[in-house]
Amino acid sequence: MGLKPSEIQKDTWRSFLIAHARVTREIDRRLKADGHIPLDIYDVLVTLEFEPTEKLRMSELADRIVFSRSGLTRLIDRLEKQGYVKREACEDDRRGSYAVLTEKGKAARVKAWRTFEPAIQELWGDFIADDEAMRLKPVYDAMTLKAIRSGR
Amino acid sequence: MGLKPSEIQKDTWRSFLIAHARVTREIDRRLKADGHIPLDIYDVLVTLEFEPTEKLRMSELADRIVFSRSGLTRLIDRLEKQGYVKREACEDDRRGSYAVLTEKGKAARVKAWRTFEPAIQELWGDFIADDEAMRLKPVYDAMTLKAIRSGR
DNA sequence: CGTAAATAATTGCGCATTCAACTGCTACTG
DNA sequence: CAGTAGCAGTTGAATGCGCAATTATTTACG
Repeated sequence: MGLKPSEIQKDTWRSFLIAHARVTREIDRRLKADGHIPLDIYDVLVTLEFEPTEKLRMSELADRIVFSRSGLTRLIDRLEKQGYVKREACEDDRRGSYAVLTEKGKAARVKAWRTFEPAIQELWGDFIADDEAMRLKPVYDAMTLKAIRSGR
Repeated sequence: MGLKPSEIQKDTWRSFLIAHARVTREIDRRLKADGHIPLDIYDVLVTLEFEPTEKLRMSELADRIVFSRSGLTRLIDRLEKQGYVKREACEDDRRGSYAVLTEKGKAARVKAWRTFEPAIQELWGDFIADDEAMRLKPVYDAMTLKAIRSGR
C-alpha cells in the first residue's frame, strides 16, 4: 500500500470514469428511445426483484443503489405514482417502511431487458470476457467495501 | 459477438456501477471535507491542464468530460465566477469560445491533489495494480469509443 | 453569390438530487 | 421506567442538469 498511484493507474482511473459516463449514457439513451424505463429505475426494480420477498427497507435500498435517503423517498414517490412499486408499513418497526415491487414494475423491468440485454452485450460484454469478468468482479466489490468503510 | 451477456458479465456490470458510485462519492466527500474543489471540477481543470495551450473549445471540453453543452456553459459560468477559468473568444470562428485555465484554477487543482492522491491510491490503486491497469485501460477506452460511435 | 442547412454556444424551463431540519418511533442508560 | 440519544423516513430550500428552443455565425450548394 504505497502512497502514490503510478501514471498508468491514474490514466486508467480517468478511462474508467469516462467509460462509465459514456456507456451508462448510451444505455440510458437507448432505453428511453425504445420507450422503456431509464437505467436508474431499472436498477431499483432489479434490486427489488433479486430479493426473495421482492421488497426492501427504504434505507437498505438507498444504500444498495447508492442514493441519499431523501433522494430515494422522492424516487419511490414517483415510482409509486407510476405503479411500479408500492410502500408497505413495517410490522416490527413503526418508523420503517418497505418498497415493494409490483407486477407492473416487474413487467416494465422485463420489457426494458429487451433493449438492455443487447446493449449491455454490445457495450460491456464484448469487452469484458467471462474470465476477465470473474477476475474483475471481486476487485470492484473490494473497492466498494473499502469506500463504504472509509466513509464510515 | 454473441447476443446475450453471461451471468458473470451481468454481475460484474452491476459491481462496476456500484463501485463507480461508491468510490466517486467517497473521493468527492474527502475533497469537500478538506475544503477542496469537488471531483467534477477537478476533472475540468485537469483536462484543461493537460492541453498544451491549457485551453479547449467549449464543445470539445463538454465531450471530454461527458457533459451536455448547456451543462458545460453553466459549469464554466460558475468556474469563471470563482476565477478558476476564463473565457476567450475564438479567432477563426466567431461563434466559438475557449475555456482557458487560469493560474488560480491550476493552483486549486494542485492543492486538491494533496487529498486526491492518497484517496485515489487507497480506493483505486490498491486494487488495480500496474499490470492490471495496463490491461484494463485499453478495455475501458474501447468501450468508450464504442459507446460514442453507436450514439452517433 | 445568395439562400438553406449545419454548427457553437447560450438560455428558459422543468425535474431530479442533495443537505439540513423535522417528526415520530426505538433503544439505551442510570 | 424516565429521559435522552439515536435512527427511519419525509419535507423545505437550494442547486445543478439536460432537453428543446434561440441567436449568431459558418459551410454547402444550386
